[in-house]
Amino acid sequence: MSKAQTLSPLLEQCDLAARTIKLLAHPQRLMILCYLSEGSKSVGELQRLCGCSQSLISQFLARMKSEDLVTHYREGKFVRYEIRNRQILQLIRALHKIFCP
Amino acid sequence: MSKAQTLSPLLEQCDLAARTIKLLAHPQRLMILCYLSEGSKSVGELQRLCGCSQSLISQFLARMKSEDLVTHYREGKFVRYEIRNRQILQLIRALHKIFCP
DNA sequence: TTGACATATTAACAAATTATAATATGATAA
DNA sequence: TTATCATATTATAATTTGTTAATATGTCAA
Repeated sequence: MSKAQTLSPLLEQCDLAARTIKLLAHPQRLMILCYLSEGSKSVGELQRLCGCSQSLISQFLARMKSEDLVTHYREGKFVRYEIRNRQILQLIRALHKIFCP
Repeated sequence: MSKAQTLSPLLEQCDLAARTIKLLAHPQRLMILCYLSEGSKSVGELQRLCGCSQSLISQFLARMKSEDLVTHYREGKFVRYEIRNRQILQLIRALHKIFCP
């Protein structure tokens, strides 16, 4: 029995939005997305830029991929990630305007 | 020894932004803020609108108050909450545009 | 092939969050 | 006053998230 049946339309939308917002609600994950909003990056580049361990970056990226915030493609030895979601891009830009004036 | 010393400026900004974003990253808390973005509401009103327990609503509001997303004032028996933070209002409006088209 | 580099996955644990229940405080009306 | 309604606080169990370490996989160059 899915929970969605009983949710008000507004709560449903908040539920959906919150699932995406959750992924931005972390300093380094947000930073990853900021960098990706400028263009695709390899895992190693993100690692250096954000100062996280390789494992942690990979886990973050996997999670963001599973929620469709990012996609990836292989380029030789490297795997490059990018934002392929108009909503996320809009959101990052809005956050930038609001928090980095 | 504070951690801030060693943070890059970008990470510092992400850190700050993420602290605020965290509070939106929950279905009912987001819903509370959506309703508050239309004007002040009492705790009881929010409780009914969001379908949360009284205790939970109070806890959410207390947390959002402690991070300066909302303020409150007493009006007789009731306590009314409102958004008193330009950034938050902008953010809620941006989210609305992006997620409720 | 093998070695080296790049990335992913898994397990395990610590820390934070969410939700519920119980109780406390504060205001008003009778 | 006291009863009642509105809200806040506290304690705590359940769950989720964050982090590290160890190991696995995949690709290329020698």
